[in-house]
Amino acid sequence: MENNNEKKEEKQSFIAEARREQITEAAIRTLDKIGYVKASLSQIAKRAGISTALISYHFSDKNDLMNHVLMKLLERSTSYILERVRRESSVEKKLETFIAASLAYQGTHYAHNTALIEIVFHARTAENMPYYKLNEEKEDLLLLELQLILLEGQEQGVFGEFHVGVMSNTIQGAIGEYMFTTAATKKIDLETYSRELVNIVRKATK
Amino acid sequence: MENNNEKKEEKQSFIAEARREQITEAAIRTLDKIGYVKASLSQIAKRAGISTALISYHFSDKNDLMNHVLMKLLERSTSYILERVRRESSVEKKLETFIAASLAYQGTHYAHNTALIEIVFHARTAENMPYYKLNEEKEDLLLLELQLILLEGQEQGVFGEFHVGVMSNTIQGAIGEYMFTTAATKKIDLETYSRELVNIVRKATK
DNA sequence: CATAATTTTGATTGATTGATCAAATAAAAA
DNA sequence: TTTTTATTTGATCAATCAATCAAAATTATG
Repeated sequence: MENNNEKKEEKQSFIAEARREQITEAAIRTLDKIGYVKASLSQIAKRAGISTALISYHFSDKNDLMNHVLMKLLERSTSYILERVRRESSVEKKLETFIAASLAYQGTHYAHNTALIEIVFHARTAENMPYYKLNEEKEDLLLLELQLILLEGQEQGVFGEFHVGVMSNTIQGAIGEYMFTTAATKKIDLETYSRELVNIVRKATK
Repeated sequence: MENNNEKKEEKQSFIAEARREQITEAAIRTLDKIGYVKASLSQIAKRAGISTALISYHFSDKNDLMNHVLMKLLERSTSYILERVRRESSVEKKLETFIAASLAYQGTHYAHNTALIEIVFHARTAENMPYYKLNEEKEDLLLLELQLILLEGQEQGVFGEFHVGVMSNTIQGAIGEYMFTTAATKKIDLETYSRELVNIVRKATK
């Protein structure tokens, strides 16, 4: 089978799909362990136990591979969080669950988060635009859901007045920041951080 | 003069210091324009109008140069913000000024901020630890000042009860997030973002 | 089984990079 | 001015990497 980088609608053979999965997982481990810059095809191949040429066979190029890894990582964290949020009925509970689940995912999937950050802050479009400056808005399902919760809460009179865009940014920023300033240094444990952040947001959205 | 990477206490000649300055500024422009990965010594030299070997003469290696650039960038933004914060007398005003000045600096020095991010998310220690996972705590003067303001406000009874570490993280997260989700897409203008964030923080710290 | 299609490898290629060095130039000191 | 020291350059080196390809191995198909 030829390199299939047009669409993934083509039916992949079992082997091909399993290989792509295997390479993807090896790439995640590599990104976490040694970072994007050192994550050469040969390093990824080594961790996958295959030859570098095989990666080129299953992915059109390194960008194609990294995009695939990025999509997988985003899908996983997004579905993890959204599943839990949508189980709740009240907007207050939805908001609190959004925060708690986001932080919980960081705790249980630290390596995945590291790999995600490595890609987002290293990969660039063909026009050399860094991914971290893109923000496809419509593609950020988590941000969309968060803004929906906030808006609904305001309409129901459960939340007070505030700028939804700024508030959602603040919440996402506080969640993302945990990975950097706190998680690495173990200064504040996840449970405390989660509880206290929920308290702060609860008061801010009143 | 030999490469002086031990300490900068040695008295540099005027030429040497001016060159280092020139190279530093060229590096910042290069990082902003094409990013860390493509910011090779030859690209930086081109923008500085000198030869690549001259960079190696004034800096022991690329890491040394990038560390120097990073320090310069941190010094500038830190002093810009702290100067304005310390002009205020009340903790409420200090906190609001901290937020407004941080965001204002991003607006007026967007390229500097981009260069800073490029370094922080690409550079690694000799042990391959990424800078973004370091967080030297004692070296982050801004975080320290912010926590001091919050603590003082609580002692004075001006602020209510909340976890200072989480609150400072939230505020810094909201400020940093502007650069990504908002500044690039121009979705929310700086003035609005600043005003609304202050409102949110004011309520949260009550 | 025989043949075709798919999968996998090892070796190679061309491009880029950071660093080095001898030689040239400029500046400072004697 | 002469001599020493500092600065600058162009050329070169060794290393690394993504991509390519012919050939080998494996699997699927008739």
